[in-house]
Amino acid sequence: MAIASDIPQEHASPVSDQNGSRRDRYDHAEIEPRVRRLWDESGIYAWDAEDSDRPKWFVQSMFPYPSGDLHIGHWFAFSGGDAAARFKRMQGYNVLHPQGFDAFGLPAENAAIKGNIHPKIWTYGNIANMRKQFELMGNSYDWTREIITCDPEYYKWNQYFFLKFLENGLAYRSDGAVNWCPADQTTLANEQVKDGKCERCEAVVVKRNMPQWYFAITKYADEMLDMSGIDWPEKVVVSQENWIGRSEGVNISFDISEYGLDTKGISTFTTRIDTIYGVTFVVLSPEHPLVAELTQPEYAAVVEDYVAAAARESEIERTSAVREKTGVPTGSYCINPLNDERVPILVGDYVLATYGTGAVMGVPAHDERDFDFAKKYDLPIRVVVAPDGWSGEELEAAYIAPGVQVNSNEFDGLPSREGKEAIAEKIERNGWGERVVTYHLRDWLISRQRYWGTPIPIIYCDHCGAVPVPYEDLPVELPSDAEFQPSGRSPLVEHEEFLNAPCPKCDGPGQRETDTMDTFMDSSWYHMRYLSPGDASNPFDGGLAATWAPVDQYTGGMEHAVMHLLYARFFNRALRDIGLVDFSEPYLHLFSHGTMTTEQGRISKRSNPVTPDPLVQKYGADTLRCYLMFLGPWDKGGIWTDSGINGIRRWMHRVWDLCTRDASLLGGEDSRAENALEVASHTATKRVLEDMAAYKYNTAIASLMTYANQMADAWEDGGVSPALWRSSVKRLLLHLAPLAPHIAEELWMRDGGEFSIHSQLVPEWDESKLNVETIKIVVQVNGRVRDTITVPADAGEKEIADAALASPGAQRHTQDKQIRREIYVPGRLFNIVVG
RNA sequence: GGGGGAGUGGCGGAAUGGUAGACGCGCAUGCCUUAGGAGCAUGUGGCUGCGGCCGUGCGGGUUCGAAUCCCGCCUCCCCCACCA
Repeated sequence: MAIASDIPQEHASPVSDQNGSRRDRYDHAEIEPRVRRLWDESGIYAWDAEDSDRPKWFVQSMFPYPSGDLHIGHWFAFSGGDAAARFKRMQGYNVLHPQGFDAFGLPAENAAIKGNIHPKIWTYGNIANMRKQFELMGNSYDWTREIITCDPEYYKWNQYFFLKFLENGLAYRSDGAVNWCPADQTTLANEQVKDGKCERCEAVVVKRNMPQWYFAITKYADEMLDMSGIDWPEKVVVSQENWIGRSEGVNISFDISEYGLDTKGISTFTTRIDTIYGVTFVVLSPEHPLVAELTQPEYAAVVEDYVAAAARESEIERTSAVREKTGVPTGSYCINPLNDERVPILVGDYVLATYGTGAVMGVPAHDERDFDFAKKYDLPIRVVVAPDGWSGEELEAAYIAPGVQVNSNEFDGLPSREGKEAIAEKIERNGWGERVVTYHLRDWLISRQRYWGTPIPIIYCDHCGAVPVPYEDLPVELPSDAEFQPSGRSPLVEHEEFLNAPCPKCDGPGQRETDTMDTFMDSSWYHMRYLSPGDASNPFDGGLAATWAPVDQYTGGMEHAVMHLLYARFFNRALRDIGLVDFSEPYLHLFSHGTMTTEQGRISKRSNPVTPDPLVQKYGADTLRCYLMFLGPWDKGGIWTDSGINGIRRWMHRVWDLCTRDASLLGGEDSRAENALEVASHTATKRVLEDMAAYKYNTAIASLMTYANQMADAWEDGGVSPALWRSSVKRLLLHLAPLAPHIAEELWMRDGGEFSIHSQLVPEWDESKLNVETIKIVVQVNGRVRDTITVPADAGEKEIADAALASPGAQRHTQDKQIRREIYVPGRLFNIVVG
């Protein structure tokens, strides 16, 4: 195909070198766009779903939010992702490597409010800009499969899945306390509250009561704890386990029948039922439904004030662990069924309404929080699990560890571990409670009171209630002429035309649901849509899904360790149970790359833009890509600085120089020089292949630099044949191709290689070619390096021992001493132990 | 409080029981140049009596040999956290 004759002559600036040949200088600005045009025109990155000769590989980088510009963090993420995809392609896989835009979300609306530009226009403008910037990177995406989640053709299927979930009991509407972000004027899922603040805007989140739509993610809590079928980083696995937060315990009921209420008692959850005999009080959360009924008249004023104050407090104040615990008595008592003791009931805001039963049994001797609380309010502290060597003295702090049951009636003397079982057993036998499993994970709240998202396809009818929009009426399109100033209600409420719709059941007057869906809905299944992005009748092609899903390799940042990755795992299970897919996990292998930051912190469009464009202009995309990958291990990230980028640029020039030399100038065929270059070649291949497979791009590049240096030495030496030189050039380029795709392609074609280098297979390495003719052996005396010797590669141990012992360095340190031991590590070192 | 990760030259980082500092940045010297914030070459952990000695956060241990394994500390980063 394209060869050197295609190169415009005006860009070819001949320079002469010390060998007298005339060659062109490396000019990234001319090469990169031209090479990309060749890729585009030939369509080499288009996915061929039909090709089943090659094994399939579905590889995907988390798609970006179209914030306006690709910043250096995007380059860091996508360079590595593209290198992985290109490498797999060159290993002979049929690769699907798509890209798209996660296009719904608040920034578009905020821009609209501020700049008086419609979110849609803002978003699509950004996408157009970012697509251009993406082009500069030269990634091997199949853009024909691009997905934009704010397209009605895409979000139609969000609505479709919502309706399916509803039919299958996986979606429901429920009233209750929800997280409310006062700045963004919308509710948030639990996962989107960090440190009591809105994950997006960092406003302090408050609680509100309102009816909202939920997905039943907790149904899969236990199943999602099993991550044995997927190869994910330990860090992410642990984060998910912690977030799901399974704990086994007992729900036990404390009797309050003396108050004649219509309830069985106060149910409390504990993981430490072995401490039940140490209960000296019970604490209700301020939101607990029994608070009002149990408060005795003389305590009412204080309790009401306390509850009201707690409601005013933000989540961040409520959940601060360092805060002093407070509470007020209700004047009521309840009875511990195990020992019939009557203990006071208090209200305390350290008890969370949303975890367990919203009430806890207070065991100050064996729980730090209860201990603090008891100390403050002078409540009795009774030890029921004795520490080792305890002889009845008062505790200085809560004793949390296991011990021996004391003050526990018939359980006295049992190790607390066994006591736990025995007591639970007794409780269940008597019907006082039961063993339960509790999770930290809450159901996924998906309603948002914002405009720029997928409308929830529900119509409320006075007669029929919440009625699903019929499938044939999808998509429920977002009206383009809504007023989107945030008001705490969805902007769609004001849009009469959207709002009013006949009930699908009775045709009576109805009103549409005006909330939109959490945008994590969009990213929960987008990978499936890549398979058939234009499909108008199905969310994805079942046949393609059967052969191509799940995603083989997924890369993205750690910030999605719980949110996106947990939702996607839930979503896939939901799809499975609806019968749309037959596998459980959406992403088989996951690699979490690190984060590029500046000294000021996270790089983002708003706070800290580092624009790659000028760097690309000056150095070229290949140089920037390699520089980012060379900075350090990909999973570590780091602080951005361009201080070393020149080194990579110099290297690119060096590679250019090496690969454009006239091999026919090489005459000699010295076996020593030939052997050295051959060993260097196979060593380089071994290292690069191993590093690329493990995403160790920094050391892969280092190995390629070493190889280039060795090639330069070989040229200098002059003792290699033209044939070996040319195969070395090819090898270097083939290894470079996934990392610096443009220059590799250009040099490959100039060398007469067939277009495209990216359709070639990576070179192999041969273990037998890793052996040099002579090897260097380190000579140690008592483990200290004293000399090195050079011996033939096939030298025997005896020969090496003699040479080592005779070496000057060894001589100096062994004379007059007794040799006690000799240790030979084949091919590496010889250690002489003297005494 | 729980979990995860890290500590190595002036800097980014290599090395997972076998020559510590690969590779690169920076720096130094030289060459080339009208010039150079360009390019090329060479050198570059510290100390040194040129034999060596010291050196991977600190203190011990195992080993012929430890950045690497074990025990005890210190520091930093990230995630989760009044989860009963």
